[in-house]
Amino acid sequence: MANGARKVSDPAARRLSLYLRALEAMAAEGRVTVSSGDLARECGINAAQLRKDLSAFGSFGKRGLGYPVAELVPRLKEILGLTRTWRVALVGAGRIGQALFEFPAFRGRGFHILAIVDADPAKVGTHWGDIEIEADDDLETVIARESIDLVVLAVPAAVARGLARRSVGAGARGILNFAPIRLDLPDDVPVNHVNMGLELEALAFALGGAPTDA
Amino acid sequence: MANGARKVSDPAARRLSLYLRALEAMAAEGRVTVSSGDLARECGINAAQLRKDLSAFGSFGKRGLGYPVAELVPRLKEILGLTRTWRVALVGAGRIGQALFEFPAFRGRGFHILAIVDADPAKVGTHWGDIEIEADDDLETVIARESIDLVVLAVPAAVARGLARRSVGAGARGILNFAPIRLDLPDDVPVNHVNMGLELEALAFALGGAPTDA
DNA sequence: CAATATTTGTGAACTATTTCACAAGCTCTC
DNA sequence: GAGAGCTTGTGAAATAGTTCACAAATATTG
Repeated sequence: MANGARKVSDPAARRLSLYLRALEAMAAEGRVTVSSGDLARECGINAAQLRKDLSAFGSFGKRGLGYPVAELVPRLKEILGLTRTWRVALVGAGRIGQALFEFPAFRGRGFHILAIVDADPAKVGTHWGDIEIEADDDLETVIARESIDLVVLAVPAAVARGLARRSVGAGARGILNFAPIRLDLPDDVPVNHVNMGLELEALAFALGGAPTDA
Repeated sequence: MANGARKVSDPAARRLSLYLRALEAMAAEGRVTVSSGDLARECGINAAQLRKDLSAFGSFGKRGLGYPVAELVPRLKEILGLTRTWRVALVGAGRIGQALFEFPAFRGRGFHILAIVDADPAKVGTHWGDIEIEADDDLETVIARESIDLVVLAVPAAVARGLARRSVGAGARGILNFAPIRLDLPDDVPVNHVNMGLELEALAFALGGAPTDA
């Protein structure tokens, strides 16, 4: 919501990431052009929708031929904001943070983890790669010092709200939240959720959780 | 989609998990009743929608009073299919699998991890808790032996599709997929995705990725 | 016990998103 | 270079999901 000129819906924005990934794979295989039909099939999406999603940002395809893979990749990156560097802080140095930290595509997309904080005194002072883990008491200092854009919040639900609020207060502009709780921050701070428990429960439900009637 | 008698949309099913979590927190604090307004506010959702979501499964509230917290919790668990045990296999013994494995709420919700497979020969034969990591060559055997319901797929995109297909062939009924790729399995196999990269990119986009015009 | 204040459950209105369907435009072949 | 064959971009239709608004039901108070 922070971007006033935004034209596309939230689900549409997510699909753009999907297209980008598929296109990158195609580019790696040396494919030159791709039709909306082929790309849509690859992404599990309706072709008309794909065309509509892309056309919200311009006219990238050629009729009769399709979309030029090599040109579309950087164009999508630009649209998604992946041509700049995003300064990221990890709040909570648990397994999830570690997984993200070690995930190579992360850096490749311009997301640079510049700071890590944790509540556990035993972790504070230790290093992940070049980065020293700092105390979460110092959260505000760390975020200001590193000019953090994005906070990855991977802490227990009980403390998530407080840390989120402090992060935003100190200058963080967006939050990726792994805690299974609503953060309710100001409306101009985008928050995206990753909730494995919820996805798993949704799966259980899909497999027959719902009784016929109550 | 496996459940024929299903009455609610996919987003609605996800919201049920949200309600459950909030209600459990309230129950823990000893709260007896809650109005749709209060619960909806806690979950960041419209009150009418909450009432509609619940009413799809029955009439749980009392007019003038609200919903009985202690009764609604087990009712929601039943609806979501959390009163039974789900037999889970972890395919890919990396950080993500580890995070799930150590997450206590996991077991508490009836999701029991009974097997772990990995492609790395160095990991095969080692133990996580009581469970010995097995070779992914033996995937079919493992799934059949343990009567696995759900597979948590946390492997590189390049091999995800193949392992998913094999899992389903061997009897898995649903998949929680962490790989950033569409699995395209038969329609009767529900697949839920957890894609941290995509969420992060959506966040970047929300913060100003989109240019005003193409 | 009657009057007032709440709160649910739900049809109807509204909004958002997806899909259809086709004219317009490009490529390729002969 | 003209015709055949694709494929895009997009208005219109269809579908899905959300919110409104209010009658019906219950609790509470004096």
